[in-house]
Amino acid sequence: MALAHALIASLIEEPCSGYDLSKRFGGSVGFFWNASQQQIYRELTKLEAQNWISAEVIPQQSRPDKKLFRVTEFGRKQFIEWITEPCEPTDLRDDLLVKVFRGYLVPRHILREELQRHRATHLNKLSVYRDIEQQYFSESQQLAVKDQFVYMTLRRGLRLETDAVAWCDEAIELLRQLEVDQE
Amino acid sequence: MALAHALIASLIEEPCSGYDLSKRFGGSVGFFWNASQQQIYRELTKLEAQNWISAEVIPQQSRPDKKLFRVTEFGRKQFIEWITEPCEPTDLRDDLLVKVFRGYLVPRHILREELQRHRATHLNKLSVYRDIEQQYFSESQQLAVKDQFVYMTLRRGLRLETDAVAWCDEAIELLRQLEVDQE
DNA sequence: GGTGCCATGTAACGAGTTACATGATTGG
DNA sequence: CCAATCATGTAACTCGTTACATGGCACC
Repeated sequence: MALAHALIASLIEEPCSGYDLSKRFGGSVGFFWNASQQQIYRELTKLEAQNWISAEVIPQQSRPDKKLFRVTEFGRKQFIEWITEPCEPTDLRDDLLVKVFRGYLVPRHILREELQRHRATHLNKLSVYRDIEQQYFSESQQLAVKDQFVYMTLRRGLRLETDAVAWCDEAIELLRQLEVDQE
Repeated sequence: MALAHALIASLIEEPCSGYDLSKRFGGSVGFFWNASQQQIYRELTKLEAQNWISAEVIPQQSRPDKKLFRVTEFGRKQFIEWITEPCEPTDLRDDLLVKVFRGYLVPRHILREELQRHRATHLNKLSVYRDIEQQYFSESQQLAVKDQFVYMTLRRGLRLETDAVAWCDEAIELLRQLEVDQE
């Protein structure tokens, strides 16, 4: 039940609608917990049934009504308890690595191009993270305690993407050498 | 359908039983694609029905009979086609990051201990990977082409774990500072 | 007049997790 | 005698993905 906790993590600081949440999951929490709109709506329904959150219908003119979700006192307790419990590192499931693992079965250039595509994607994410860092976390000494925690997660993202790019470079270089050897 | 491809990736070099596969997934392919025994049996049944693999029953005395699975010519083609198709980087879903994100909601020491636990786990994996590197890939210049591809995936694992440890250190250090400030 | 945004969902399916079930053999 | 290893699976459930459905308003 971890999507549930990711949703609470977001709602706990700022109550909002399912629609808003699904947009938030494009950034912020979404950087380390992915979820589609459909999943979010389904999970919100369940969380409301279990009384972790409560909904208030906000009538709107010239827009569909929205449901504003708030974390209940019970939900808050459950969330804090969940943080307190130990958990195991998520295990890896990476298509690209399976492909590289048996990459000798396809022409070199195919894997090289794929690695370059992935490199570009990671570089892209990296630049997004760097922008966020500059905008919100540039003076890390003066950050509020709360923001220091959030910053730590951003640091993780920065590291992850930096490392992914570096590995792609390694792998691309290896392929380049193998291509040279073939000539 | 990516577990399917991970299974084929393993079977394509060495046919074996479901039981053997589930053990292999504790290492090798398993380092970058996790799967339980139950999942593996289910998927093998499906793959056989789709004719990606074929089974040969090997009668054994003093042990239960086993089914030896081989990748068919059709399966091989499908696998190679899959490698050729582009894919997107897997998106992150990490409990620990959700916990750190709202980590200010619990006493400092709880998160610190959790980070230390995770650090130890990553260090452990790292040492496993290093052993494998020393044993099988120490003279990287003289590796067969095939093994160079496999080595690239090991490099990824080494990097990933190294980076995870480094980030844990960063995060632990931050918490230490916050604890000092509290005094 | 079409695209995109706001805002809600349902339905079907595929993938992953947890628990249970069976049964012989080997080794301490 | 107990635990581990070999070897197979079923069943129930949760989580994640893909596709579909509705409908008004704002902006170009």
